[in-house]
Amino acid sequence: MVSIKDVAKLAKVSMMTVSRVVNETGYVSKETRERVLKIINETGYEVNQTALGLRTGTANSIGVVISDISNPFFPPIIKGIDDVLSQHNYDTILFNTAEDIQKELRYIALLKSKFVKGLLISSCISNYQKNRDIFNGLIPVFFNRKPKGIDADVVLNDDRKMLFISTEHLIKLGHKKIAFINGPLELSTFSLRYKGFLDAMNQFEIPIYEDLIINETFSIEGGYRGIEKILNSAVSPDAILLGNNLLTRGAFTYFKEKSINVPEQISLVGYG
Amino acid sequence: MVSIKDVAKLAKVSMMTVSRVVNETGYVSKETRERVLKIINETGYEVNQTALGLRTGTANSIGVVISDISNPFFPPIIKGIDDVLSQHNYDTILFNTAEDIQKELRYIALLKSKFVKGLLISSCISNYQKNRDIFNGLIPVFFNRKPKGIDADVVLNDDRKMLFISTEHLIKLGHKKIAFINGPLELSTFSLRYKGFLDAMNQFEIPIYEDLIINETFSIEGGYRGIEKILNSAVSPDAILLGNNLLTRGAFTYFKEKSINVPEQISLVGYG
DNA sequence: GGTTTAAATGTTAACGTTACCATGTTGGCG
DNA sequence: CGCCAACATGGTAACGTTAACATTTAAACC
Repeated sequence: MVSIKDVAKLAKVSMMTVSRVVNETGYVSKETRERVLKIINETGYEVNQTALGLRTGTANSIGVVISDISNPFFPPIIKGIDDVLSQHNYDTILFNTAEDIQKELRYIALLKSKFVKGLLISSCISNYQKNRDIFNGLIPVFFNRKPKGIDADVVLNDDRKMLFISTEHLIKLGHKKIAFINGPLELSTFSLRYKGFLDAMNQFEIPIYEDLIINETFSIEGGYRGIEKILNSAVSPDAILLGNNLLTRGAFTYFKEKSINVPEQISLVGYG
Repeated sequence: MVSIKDVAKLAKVSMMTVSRVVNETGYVSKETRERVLKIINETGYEVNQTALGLRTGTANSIGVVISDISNPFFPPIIKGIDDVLSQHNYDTILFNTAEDIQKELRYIALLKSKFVKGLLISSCISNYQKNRDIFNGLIPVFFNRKPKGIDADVVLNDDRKMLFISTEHLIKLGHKKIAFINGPLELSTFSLRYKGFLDAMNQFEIPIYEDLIINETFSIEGGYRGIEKILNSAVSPDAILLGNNLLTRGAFTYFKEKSINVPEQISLVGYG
């Protein structure tokens, strides 16, 4: 790997002069600049970003940490982030935790080694109390999910309102026995969705059946299992709410497998 | 940010001793180790990966560069890569070029600064002739697409064969006027798919209509436009092949919009 | 013609880490 | 008791870069 030192030697100038040429700062005579550029071209020299990061303490990149790349919810978001950052000449460095807390902590540590300027994160850690100072200098912005125990900027959907509206919709269609298959309440998204659901049910004075409230892993399999549980319960629902896109897909998988027609045989609202 | 120097000062030892404790190498007495670990815990010290990378010249990460995060083709692949690398204790650092050649080159340069050990890339550059030595020490493995002008390991689908089979399938169903909406032939994937299509058509001696072969941008919009072109052409096809998943989605968008039923009114095979 | 000023280049140190070599300090053995 | 090994710790330099300060050269002014 050719370094600035090599270029300097070949061009018979100091490393600083090469640095000035590369960064277009300070004074460099036309002849020197051309000579240096020629060598740079010949050798294929490029600044070492690691060394640069170490020296200057900053980078032109933003870290993006998401919890599940295979969830179709994320790609459009990533694309949006990437588009905006590109416009501002920032690079996006992406990490997938696959809902693994250890991985998330490791990635944060990796990113903290000052090779990114900031961090966008959809965290799978529901409470940062214990790891409060892990960010230590790196500024996180949480999106999608808001963990407890840490004070930071967040970008969120209004999950509560959205589930209120969804529930209201089913109620206004005349449904009385509404089931809700949701994810684990530790995650802010699911707990807010649950609140929205409860708000609507209470406001319109619709009875809530314990058997029809299921908390499952938020995956296709979880959705499948959730539907199974509900249909095997004592109460049979006339409508089903699903707390996220994967749960919804799981439900559809189930109905397709059992040849149950949606919406003819059952009403279904999927959120996400 | 607390550095090894700070820890050393607080623990009243040299930086080397701290380094030895952290890396569990060499000799450190029990008391010293405990004292150092205590300070590390109190201060929340963590090794700076940038400095480590600079010093040791290697990292425990693999760079993955993909061409379009919003293409649903990629997320499962990324997940697979990530799973395997995780098992081997490697980190996956992901970059999205959004089919932008400049971005691809920049990301490669960024990764080359030795903070990754290797590179998996689905390149949007069809010919690396000009940029042949950009990798310079970093070992790329190309997947999905195989660029020309560079000698490297590749992981590919057998696109030719797959399109042969798809075409054969349509032919055996009795279709005679088969349209093919494909992406740009500069990309290896699309050119191989085209070859597979031609092979099947020729082998079964089915006439090829120029008007029914469309090369479009490989996007939903491209698929939509492609269908439009075909249906407005002189020849009306009885089956349509689509060269990638996005083109297929564009076709479905069109048919849905115009209330054309698939497969009742037209046969369709989408690849990808 | 001497002095200020701008332009051009160089030197040194530091970012945080570890490899390499050096220096103590034990204690066991002949 | 002296010597050698094992253990314990420290000093220095280097990875590639640039900020901050220094120095040299050339032009410009009164």
